[in-house]
Amino acid sequence: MTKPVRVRFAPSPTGPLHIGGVRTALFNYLFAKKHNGTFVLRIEDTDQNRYVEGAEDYIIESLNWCNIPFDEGPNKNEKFGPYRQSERKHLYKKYANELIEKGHAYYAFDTAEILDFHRKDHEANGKTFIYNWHNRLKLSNSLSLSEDEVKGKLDAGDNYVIRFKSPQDETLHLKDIIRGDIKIDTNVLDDKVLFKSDGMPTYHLANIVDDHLMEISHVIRGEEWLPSLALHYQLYAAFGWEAPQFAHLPLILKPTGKGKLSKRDGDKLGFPVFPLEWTDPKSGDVSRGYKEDGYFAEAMVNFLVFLGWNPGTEQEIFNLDELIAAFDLDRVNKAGARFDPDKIKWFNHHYMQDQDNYSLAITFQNSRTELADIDTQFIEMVIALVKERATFVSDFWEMSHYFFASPSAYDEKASKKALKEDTADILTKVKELIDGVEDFTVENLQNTVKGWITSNEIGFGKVMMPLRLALVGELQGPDVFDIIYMIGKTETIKRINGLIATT
RNA sequence: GGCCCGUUCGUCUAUCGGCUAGGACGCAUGGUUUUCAUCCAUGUAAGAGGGGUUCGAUUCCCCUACGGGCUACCA
Repeated sequence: MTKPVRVRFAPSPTGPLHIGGVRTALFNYLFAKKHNGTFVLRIEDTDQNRYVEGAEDYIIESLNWCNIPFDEGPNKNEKFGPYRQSERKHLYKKYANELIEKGHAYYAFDTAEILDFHRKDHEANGKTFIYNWHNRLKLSNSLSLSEDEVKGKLDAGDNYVIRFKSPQDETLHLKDIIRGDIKIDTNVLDDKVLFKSDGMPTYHLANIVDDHLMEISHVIRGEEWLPSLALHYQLYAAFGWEAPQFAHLPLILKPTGKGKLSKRDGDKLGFPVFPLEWTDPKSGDVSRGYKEDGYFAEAMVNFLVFLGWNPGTEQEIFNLDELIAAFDLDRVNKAGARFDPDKIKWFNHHYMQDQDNYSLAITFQNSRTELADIDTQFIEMVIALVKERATFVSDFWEMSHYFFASPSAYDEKASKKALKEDTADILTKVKELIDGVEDFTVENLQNTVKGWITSNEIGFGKVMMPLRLALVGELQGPDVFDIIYMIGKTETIKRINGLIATT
C-alpha cells in the first residue's frame, strides 16, 4: 500500500501569481487528480516585509479561474490547517530547537553588517564568502562561543538566527523524478539560516516542517529550487523524517532575449504574464491579465501544459479531464521552455470555436454600449456567422459592426476595386430584385440574385463586390446573403441606395 | 567567480542505438470562399562543437562552448 498522493502549491503572497506559477500549480493539480490525490494550497508568507495586500485572494481567484481549484487550503477543508505559515508561526521554533539539540543546528549572532562586510571583502578578492564549516568557528555563534557566552547573549535578548550545521566531507545523493540522480559535495554548501531573528522561520524550515506535517508525498516545484534540494534532503534526515519525492520543473523563459519570464516582462513585451488583471495596491499600476485580454482559461491551460510537458502523441488539444488522464511526470522535459505568445493565440482561436454562442453574445453585448438595446438572440446569430474568424471576443466588433449600424464610410481601396462605371445601374437592379423577394430567406435571396447574374452573364464580381461594399463598407465579412438576411430588406435597400448616391 | 541543471527546425516538442529525424505554432505558396478571414493542401527549417563506446550514434560516456538557475535573517 503506497502513501496517498498529496501535493501542494506553495506560493508566496508577494504580488500577483505569474504564468510560471500557474503552470506549477497546474502540474501539481494534474498529478494530484491523476492519482486520486489531494491538491493543497499553502500560503508561504514568512517574509513579513514582502507581504502584499490582496495577493492571496488573487492567487485563489486565479486557480479558480483556471479551473484548477485546491482541495485543501485557507478556509477550505482545513484538515492540516492553518494553511498560512504566518498563522503557523508558533510551530516552527520547536523544530528549530530540536535541530539544535540534535546537533544539526546552532545559534548565530553575527550582525547583518558584519556578514555584509565579509561578503564584500571576499568579493573584492575574487572569492565567495560561504558561512560553513571552514569559517564558522571564526564567527559569532554557539559553536565558536563558550556555553556561558551563548547563554549570556540569549538571556540578554541579543538578536540571533538559527543556522543549519552543514556537514563536512560528505557526498549527498539526491533524487529528482525529472532529473534523475544528483550528487552534491557538502563542502560547498553553506549553513543556511533556518530561523530568523524576527521570530519567523525561513522558507527552508517552514517548508520542510509543513510538508511533513501536511503529509505531502510529492513536491513539484520550479527548477529555481533545485539548489536548495540538498539542504531540504538534509533537513528531512536531521529530523528523521521520510522525505517526499521531488520533481523540479523546467523554467519558463522569455519569448526573446535572456532569462526566465519575469513579472516585469508583461508590459514590456506586449502580452500578459498574469492570469488576471492586477492593480498594485501601493503604486496603483495595473498589469494586464489573460482573462481581461480575452483569453479563455481552457486555452491558457492547454498552452501552459505544453510548456515542459507533452503526451508523447500528436494530440494537441486537451481538456482538463484528458490532461488528467494523460499527465505523467516522466514526460516532463528538463530544459527551460520559451514562452510563445503566438501559440497561445492559436489555442484561443481554437477554443473560441468551442464556446457557446449565447454566452459569447452576452459577453460581447456587455463589452459594447452600442449593443445595449440589441436583442441578444440577434447578436448570437451574428456571432455564429463571424466566430470562425475570431480569436478574441474583442475581435467581434471590428468584424461585425455592420450588422448593427450602416457603414459610416466606404473603404478607399475596396471602393476602387468594387466600383465600376455601371455599378450604379447594377445595384439599382439588385435592389429591385431584393425588394421583390417575398419569402425573405437566405436561400431565396441567393437564388434570386445569383440566378439573375447567371442569366444575364454579368459576372459575379461586378455584382457581389459592390453589394458587399454597400452593406459592409469594405470587402470583408461572411456571405453577403447571410448579411442581407440578418439586417433585413429595408436596411439592405437603404444601404444600397447609400452607395448609389456616392457614385 | 563558485555550485547545480540543461542543449533536436525561429518557437513548443517527438525520437528511450537502426532516421528518408515526425507533429504543432510561425512563415511562404497553392486550393476553397468571385470579399476578408476560416478551412484544406504543399513547402520552409533542426539533434551546439570535438573526442570516445558501438557493426551503427540525435540517442550512452567525456571535454569544450553556449544557455538557464542558485549563490539573502526573499520565497
